[in-house]
Amino acid sequence: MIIQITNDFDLKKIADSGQCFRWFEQDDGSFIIPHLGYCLHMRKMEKDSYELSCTEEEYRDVWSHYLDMETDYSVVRSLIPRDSDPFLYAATSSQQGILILRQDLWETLISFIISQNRNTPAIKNSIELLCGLCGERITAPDGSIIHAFPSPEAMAGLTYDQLDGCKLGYRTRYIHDTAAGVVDGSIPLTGYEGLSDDECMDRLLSITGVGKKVASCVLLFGLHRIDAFPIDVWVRRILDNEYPKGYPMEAYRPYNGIYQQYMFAFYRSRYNEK
DNA sequence: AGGCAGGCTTTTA
DNA sequence: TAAAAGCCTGCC
Repeated sequence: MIIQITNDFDLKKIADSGQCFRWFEQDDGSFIIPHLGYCLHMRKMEKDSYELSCTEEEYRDVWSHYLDMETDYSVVRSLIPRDSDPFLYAATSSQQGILILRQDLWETLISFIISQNRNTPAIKNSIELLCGLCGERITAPDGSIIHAFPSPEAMAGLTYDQLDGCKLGYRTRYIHDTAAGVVDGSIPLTGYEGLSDDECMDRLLSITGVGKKVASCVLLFGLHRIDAFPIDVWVRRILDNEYPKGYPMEAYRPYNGIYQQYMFAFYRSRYNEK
């Protein structure tokens, strides 16, 4: 099917924004995007026009939501005062096209436990090893075989040595115990709907291997709490260098997480150019 | 209570 | 060799 997306959508920027680790870019610039048991092939055609491999029904039921087509990001960007916050204005302008995907909570939790103290290529490597080991094989729209993200049961069923083979390092124990906890019910993945951001945060922090940074990422990317504000080494530098007198967190509610994502991508894109 | 030092696996640049 | 979308433990 063909859809039109008129504004604030850039496949490449989203794939490189650090929120997802399994968008597979193809030689023609299109992307293979697995999500739950589904898999989408998405390709940009002419201006604002995208070719999707799914049916209209699947788009309506799955992908429209996953791709957060309900939110108008141009409105969110427009709330930044150009004169009093030139850095964030430049970030939102140059990184227009980023949005916050509505990813699966379980996948997000495991992915960001794996992410700690590592760079993106290493994170992706571990995740693919894990998916190859125990993720269900699914046929991608182009006929190739890829692996879905493993279920909690599949991951909990791995031996410690199998997990260790995924190059998780000291995180092996965190992943093992988290998967086991989800299977035995001691770590619930449901019931977050009625909770405040702080209550969700407290729940996530009780998981061994989940600190404030990882919990914030899970809040933002796995629960779509778009005011959550992960502070990693890069954002720490931004706050220290660009906002020595303090960052106007209160003024930017309830969109702090979205702005964080623009800033993070902006800062890294500038760094990568140097 | 809250802050800090040191250690942790492996890969990347 | 240092740094990497950090966290845990022990100590004060």
